[in-house]
Amino acid sequence: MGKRRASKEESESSNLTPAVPMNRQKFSSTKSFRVTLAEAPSTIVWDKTEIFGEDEKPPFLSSAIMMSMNSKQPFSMHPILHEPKYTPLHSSSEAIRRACLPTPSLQGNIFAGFDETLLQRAEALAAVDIVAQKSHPFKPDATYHTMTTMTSMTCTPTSSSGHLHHPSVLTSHHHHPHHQSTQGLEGDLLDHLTPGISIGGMPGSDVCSTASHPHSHMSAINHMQHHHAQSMNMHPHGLASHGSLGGAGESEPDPRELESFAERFKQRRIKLGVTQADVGSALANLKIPGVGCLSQSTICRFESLTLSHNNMVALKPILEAWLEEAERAQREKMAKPEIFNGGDKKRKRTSIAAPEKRSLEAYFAVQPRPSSEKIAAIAEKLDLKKNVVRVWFCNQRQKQKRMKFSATH
DNA sequence: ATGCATGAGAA
DNA sequence: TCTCATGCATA
Repeated sequence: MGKRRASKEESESSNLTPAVPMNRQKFSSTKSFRVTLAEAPSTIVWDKTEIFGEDEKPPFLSSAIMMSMNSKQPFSMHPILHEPKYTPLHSSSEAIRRACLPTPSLQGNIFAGFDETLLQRAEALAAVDIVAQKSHPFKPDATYHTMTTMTSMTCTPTSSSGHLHHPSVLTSHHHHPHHQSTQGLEGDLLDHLTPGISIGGMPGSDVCSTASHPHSHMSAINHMQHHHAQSMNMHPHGLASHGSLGGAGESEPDPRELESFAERFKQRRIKLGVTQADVGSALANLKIPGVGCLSQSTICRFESLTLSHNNMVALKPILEAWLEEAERAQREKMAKPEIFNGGDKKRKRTSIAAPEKRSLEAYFAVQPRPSSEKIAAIAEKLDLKKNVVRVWFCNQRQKQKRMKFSATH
């Protein structure tokens, strides 16, 4: 099962392998269990020193403040990672989302012992800023209920097993100067971590024929090994073929091209009358080695350029192939349904309440890569599961790296 | 469209 | 344990 990935660290646009998807099922019936972490204790006392060691000093205030103010644009401020070529992604929606932050009550205590003033201010500013933007009625925290969905779908069997991977990829560069500070911190806090919820997937039925668990992903396309180094890239279009490997990767990473392609793709897709989900499931019909279905999410992200550069590059040839095939089919008037085509537990999706989210963001501004101990401490403070906090940080980091193409051509 | 999650592969 | 690709579930 090799799959993707290449080098690591923060290279901005780095490496990795694109992946190819596999066929997974997207349509499975499941029921969801949802856990709502919504209500958090409103009075959490957050002592910064407890969580972050003393040695960790707050980097930059300003950045903390800024981030708090507008979490969406954190990237730009983050010294370490920014992507030069791409502009930060979302900015508005989240801001809006955050508009609903409740709790003022927390602010005073959370950062006690530390620079609370600062953080406090940051939060206050954030609240102000947000409100100013516009207030939104909806509440951040959702209530989840379990539901059962059964969707029966046909996923084309074609894919079945195959998951091949196809090479693509590259790696990229840069640095990562981070150091993480390791520090000690008082361990006393870490005591109660609640055990994680078991989310695991159990065996389930797969939708698209291949057997797999509900979640197992086998996606991925390539496994190239990389050489990483700094900037390498993938090949442009060659879908499967080049597998050759390694080496070289030349290719054009050209963001401009990707951006325009994504835009054209969307328009043409719409013109064909096909949904993002349809495209994803139809990919399996292309029978490109190693390429199976992709989810609506991925197609959506591709179109909105919210995938990593490498991921965009890897997916482009695949989507391009689909597009051509789909248009060809339509031209022929042959509506090929196939091209368009499109047991069970449901995964639970935790919802982190706004106050907790704000706290997490504040911590993130100070230390994007907290140690395990700190994560545990934070989790305890916020009354969240440690794993939830860990994943949140991972996702937050990933978000920062996401690329968005700016119109900068 | 996006939040939270899983899992492979690499450190 | 992190990163990265990717997806379910949900707004």
